[in-house]
Order: sequence, then C-alpha cells, then structure tokens
Amino acid sequence: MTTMVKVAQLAGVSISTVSYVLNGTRHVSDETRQRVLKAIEETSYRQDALARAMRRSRTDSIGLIVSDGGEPAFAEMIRGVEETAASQGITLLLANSAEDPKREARAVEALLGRRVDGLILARAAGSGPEALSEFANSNTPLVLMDRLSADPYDQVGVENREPTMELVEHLVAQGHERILLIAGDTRVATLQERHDAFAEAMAAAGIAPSDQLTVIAFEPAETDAGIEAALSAAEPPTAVIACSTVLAAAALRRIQQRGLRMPEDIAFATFDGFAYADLFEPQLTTVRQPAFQVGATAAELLSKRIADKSGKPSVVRLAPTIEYRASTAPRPAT
Amino acid sequence: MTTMVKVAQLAGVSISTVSYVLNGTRHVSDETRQRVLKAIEETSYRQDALARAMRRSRTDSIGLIVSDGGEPAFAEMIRGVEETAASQGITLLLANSAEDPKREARAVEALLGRRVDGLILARAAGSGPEALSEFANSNTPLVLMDRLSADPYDQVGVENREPTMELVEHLVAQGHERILLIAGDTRVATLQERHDAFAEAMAAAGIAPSDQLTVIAFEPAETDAGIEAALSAAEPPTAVIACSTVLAAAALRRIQQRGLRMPEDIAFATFDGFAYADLFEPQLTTVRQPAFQVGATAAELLSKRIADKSGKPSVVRLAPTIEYRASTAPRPAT
DNA sequence: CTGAAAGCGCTTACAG
DNA sequence: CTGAAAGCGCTTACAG
Repeated sequence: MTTMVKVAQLAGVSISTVSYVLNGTRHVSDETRQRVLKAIEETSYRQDALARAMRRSRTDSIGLIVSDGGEPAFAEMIRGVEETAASQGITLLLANSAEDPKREARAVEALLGRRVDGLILARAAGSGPEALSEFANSNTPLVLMDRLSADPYDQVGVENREPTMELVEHLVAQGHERILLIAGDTRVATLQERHDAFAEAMAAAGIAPSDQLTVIAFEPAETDAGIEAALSAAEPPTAVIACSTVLAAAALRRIQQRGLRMPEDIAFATFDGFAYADLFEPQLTTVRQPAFQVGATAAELLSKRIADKSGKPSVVRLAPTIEYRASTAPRPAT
Repeated sequence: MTTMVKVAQLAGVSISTVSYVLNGTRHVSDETRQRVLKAIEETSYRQDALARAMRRSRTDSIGLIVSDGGEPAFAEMIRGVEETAASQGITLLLANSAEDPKREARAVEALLGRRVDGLILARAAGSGPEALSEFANSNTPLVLMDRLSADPYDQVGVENREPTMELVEHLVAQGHERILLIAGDTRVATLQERHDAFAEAMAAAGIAPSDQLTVIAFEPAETDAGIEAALSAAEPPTAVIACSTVLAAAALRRIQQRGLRMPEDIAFATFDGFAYADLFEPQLTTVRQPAFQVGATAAELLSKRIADKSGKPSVVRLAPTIEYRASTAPRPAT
C-alpha cells in the first residue's frame, strides 16, 4: 500500500504538508499543492481511514443493529440509515440481532470496540435494560429506532395511538363489534402501544373488552393457535387487525384456509403491510409507516448528537398513513 | 476510554503482558493472568479494534456493496453475509449503490480506505470493467455476488440456464407457444443469461423467436410500455415469464388491470418471486433462488480467499428451486 | 516467565 | 509558507 511517506518523497515535501493538502487544514502554496496532488495521483495513494481515525479519535462510521433484517419495514429503515449516512461520508456498520438479546449484546460490544462514532439500535424483543447500561457510562451516542423506551436517549419511531384509534373507529362505524386484535409480542414497545390504543378505542366506542378477541403471543406457533381459536369460536370476529406484517401473514393464511372472503365474511386491516401490496387481492387496508424516513431520521438524530453531546434527548414520532382499501370496505347490508 | 496502560498499572504488569493475556498469544503464569483479568474486569476495559487492526494490518471486517438493498432477494443475501460474517467475528460494512456506478465506485473507495479485509460486490447494472480495475493491483480480495462476470474473481450466483429451460418446457408442454419473456435490463449478467436460455429453449422446442414477445428495457417506464404493447398485440401471449421480482410486479399490475385471469387467460411464472408468496392468489410459479445461501457462500468464499490468496478463483452456482403453482396450471381444454 | 521498545499510518500543536 | 516530532492504542520481535 502507498502511504503518505511515498507521496511526500515523490513531491519533495514533508508528510505534514501532504496531510494538510489532503485535508485542506492549512494553507499550502499553489505550486507545492500541485506537486503533492500529482504525486498522489501517480502513486494512486488512498488515505488510510484507520490511522486517521486513530489520530482523530473519530471513525466517521456509525453502527446499526436491527432486530430483524428480514422484515420489509426494517429493510427499508436500513436503507434510510445507509443513504443518509453515505451522503455525509459516513460508513455504516451493520449487525442483525435476530431478536436474540445475546447477539444484540455481542453486536454492541463489537461495534463499540470498532469505535463507531455512534450507534442506532432497534432492540430485540426480549432485550432488558442491561443492553443500554453500556451507554450510560460510555459517551458513545445512542439513538433508539422503532422500538422506543422511557430511557433518556434520542429516539425515533412511529405514532401508534392515533392511527390505531382511527382504524378502530373506521371499523366500528361499519358496524363491527367483534374485532380481533393480533397484538403479537407485547414486550415490543410498538406492539404494546398498538394493543393499548386498541383497548382505549374499544372502550371509547362502548364495546366491552374480550380476551377471546386479543392474541398476545411470543412465538409463531402460539400466534397461529391463538388466531385459530379466535376464528373457530362460537362468536367469531367480523374484523381483524394485525399489528405487524408477520402477524398479518399468519392471519391471512388462516383466513384463506377457511375460505373466508374479505371483506364480506371478515374485514381485515394490518400495520406495516407488505411489499408490492398493490398486487394483493383484495387490497389490504394498511397503516403504513414511513420506514425509510424513520431510518433517515435516526441517522440525522445521531449526527446531531455526535456533533453536540449536550442538550436533552429528542423523541421523534413519525406519522403513519392509513391506506383504506377493499379489505375493509363497508359490508353490504345483510 | 480505558486503555491497556490503565489495566497494566492496576495489575502491576507491562502492557505486553496484558496484550498476551487478551490474545492468548504467549504463556502467562496463572497468578499473573488472574490479576490481569481482574484488572480488565474492574476497569471494564475493551480492546480497541482500530489500534489492533492498524498493528496487525487486518481489520476483521469485510465490505458488502449491493446494487439494490430494497429488493427482497438482496435483503436475504445481506442477511446471509451478515450472519456468516458475524459467526466468525467479522464485522460487516454495508453500502448500497442503488444501481448507480458512481455510487458504487465511491463505496469501493470508502471501504478500501477503511481497509476491509475483503469485499463482496453485487455490481450495479451499468457498472463497467473500471469498477474492478481497482482490485487488479490491490491485493484486497474481491468476491462477486449474484451478478457474475468473466473476470478472474471468486464468484457466487445462481444457475440460470437449467431452470429457464425447464420452465419453458413446462409451459410448452401445456401447449403454450406465444410466451412473453420480460427480460429487463440485460446489462445485468443474470438477466442476460435467463434471456439467452429462454431463446435456446424456444429454439429447442421448435418455436420461432419473436421480438414482440421479448421485453428488454433499462427503465421502469420502458418496461411498462413493453409489457403493455405485448399484451395488447393482435396475437397476445398466452404465457408470461418475468425475470425478476420487479419485472413480475410490473407485469402483474398490467394483467390485473386488464382483468386477465391466471392461468385461464394467461399463464404466469417469475424468477426470484415475492416475500409471503403463499398469500398471492393465485399462487405464482416461481424460480426461487437460495438468496440467503448465496450471501452465506459469498462470505465463505471471501474468508477462504483472505486466508489464502493463492489458488484459482472458484465460481459457485447455486441451484434455484422451481415451485410450480396454480399460475401455470394446465389450461382447461378449449 | 516477563518487560522495554519499535512501529502500524496518520494529525496537529510547536517552531521557525 | 513549511517541517520535525509527538502520540493515537495496540502487537510483537528482541532480550533477559
């Protein structure tokens, strides 16, 4: 590899001058600068980011740990982070915890050891408060993404209460009373919030809560069993709300198996939704979160925090859009 | 930040000893080792990967540049690379070229500057041979993923010829002769290969080639126009093969708009396919590539190459699985 | 069994 | 306008 020494020799200057030319951090006479530039060209010299980082104690890189890189929403967030970071010359170090708190902890260690300037974390479902303790002492900035908490960190996620209530009102207005909520793993803050807002909206509509009509489950098998039980109950739901893409897929499979038509036999709405959703038949009413924007905002919050570590953490909630589609069209009068 | 110096002082040893304990690279007496370990614990010391990398000239990190992080197949490949790397203690540096050769070139520079031990590259559609010239001189190993080339690098992608031919035979056996191939951007090697295999299979079946029945397009708008023209021709196709997920989506939209039923009015098959494909109605015949495995293999090839830079490059082709579904069921006799 | 010291490739006060 | 030198935090021959 070519180093500054070779460039300096070729240009007949000191390595300091090469450095100053490279970074524009000191005035260098035009003639000298040209010689240096030419030498850089000829040797096809490339700055060593490692050595530079070490000296400056700043790596111009950030870490991102997601809990499930496979989910479309997260894939979008990753893109949002990557794009925003790249536009500022920041490299992204990516890790996937796969919802495993141990892998999450290891990823945090690995990234911190690589001295990222900051970290964005979408926490694993079962991850306890220990995961964050690492950051309490360290002065590496942390931004929580998607899955928020009460801890004093910069955070970005989506609004959950309003859209959930609006969705419930929409269904109630159509005459639905037995609405099945597939809440999933309520240890995830997002899902807990949607669950709570659902309960609140139902109460506001004067509909008595029913345990049979809420599926809380930590594992796919439990989810399936819960949905199956609800659908085969004596008084089955007339509408379903799924709180995430995975949960929606589980529900749609059961609905298809039973040959239920949407919305005639059962109305259906989901959070997050599917890629290429316009191809679904019928098209699904979806609370779509601005996932790319969530990622982009996380990267921006982190940049700001890296630039200025003082000041109170800010919590940003982005508003989802509710796309009303055929799957919750008003039922024909019976 | 705690450094080795603090640990050494606390343990009453030299920093060399701390280093040897940390890395297990030299025998250290039990008693000394315990003292060092205790000091590490007490100071919550964490090794600085940067300084370590600089000394060892090895970063234990690899770079990955994908051309479209949004496509499901690439998202899966990213996961495959990440998981395999993580299991070996390797950190992943991720960049997205978004099919832009300039962004690709910048990403290569950025990652090389960060001294990744090796690079995995899924090239942008329009990326010329210059992109690779960087590696000809450099001795940073490169693995080409998904989009292969004739250049002498380790590569991993999928088999295209066999499944394409099998798919065509399947359709021809059902009586289809006017089969529309949506090939897309044939500058992408994968798509060119599928295109060529299609032509070969049609010739083998004794069906004359037709320009009207092949859509080659570099832009979404062109693709749409090409599909539209083909479907509204005097003699429209009775079957469609889409060579990627994006192309399939474009075709399915047109098919739905025209109210064509699958497979009664038109048979349909696609490469790569959709996430949650079991929810589509009808379910789509799909040549599904083992995308996760492609990523994992890329990471493994890279590991091997990093460990041993001599030896001929290996080209791995993974076999896709053809999932025959309702969208190409035999047409009822007319 | 352990330590003192060189050096990885840079940046940046200090000095002229 | 430019250079000599210290130092970022490690690893690893060299020496005892």
